[in-house]
Amino acid sequence: MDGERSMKRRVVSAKKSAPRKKLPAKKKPVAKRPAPAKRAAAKPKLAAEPSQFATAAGGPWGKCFLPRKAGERRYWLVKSEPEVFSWDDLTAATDRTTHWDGVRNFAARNFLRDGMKHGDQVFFYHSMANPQAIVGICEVAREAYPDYTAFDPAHPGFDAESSPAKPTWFMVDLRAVDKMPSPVTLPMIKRAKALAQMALLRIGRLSVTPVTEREWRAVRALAKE
DNA sequence: GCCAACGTTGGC
DNA sequence: GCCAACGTTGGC
Repeated sequence: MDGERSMKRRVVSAKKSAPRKKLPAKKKPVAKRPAPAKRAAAKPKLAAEPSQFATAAGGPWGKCFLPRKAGERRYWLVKSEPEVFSWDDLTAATDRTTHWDGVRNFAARNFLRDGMKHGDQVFFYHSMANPQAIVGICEVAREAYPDYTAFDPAHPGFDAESSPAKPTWFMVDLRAVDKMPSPVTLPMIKRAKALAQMALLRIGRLSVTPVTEREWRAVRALAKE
């Protein structure tokens, strides 16, 4: 345990959203939402099962949950804001390894909890950064286990609905393998035809996404240009 | 700073 | 199950 408290996938806490625009007049007025305290106490929805997610998404991403051939290795991408936890932070960590806490999105959690296996290779992407880019490669050093930062009321990742007996959120351990020879920036990724279907570009703003073997090779080739 | 995209909540 | 409100992500 290294005692760090950072959340790799930062939950921006201080920022307040701007007020919503006025709704068109045709929309009927709706009762006010309950007070935050009441909402916080409400039951969360059940998480979608990975198979459901795969079906609903209709894309190729469900494949990352399928059984593997012996020795099959799969590929992933994780995002982190370097101001919160950077590639350099990872390489400076004990054993170049850290627990990847802070994932608080069900789809991302499913990829992390049910998809990631020991030895899988993972791109490390800097978001909210200049440049926004894949900057390194790490690997899954430990498969999913409960994200204990969700149990700590003092931690920004606290979630009262998650308990040690029935954890909602999970983390893996990631170990730095190699820095990219050069950063593969978001514009480079967007320009590359081979990467047009990449989950990074296609599904929401997930902090954990699958990468196909073809995409993996394409990104690595971009770093060598 | 802006805002599109998307997830979640919860009244109905 | 629908959908308005609202919160967050994260590129621009």
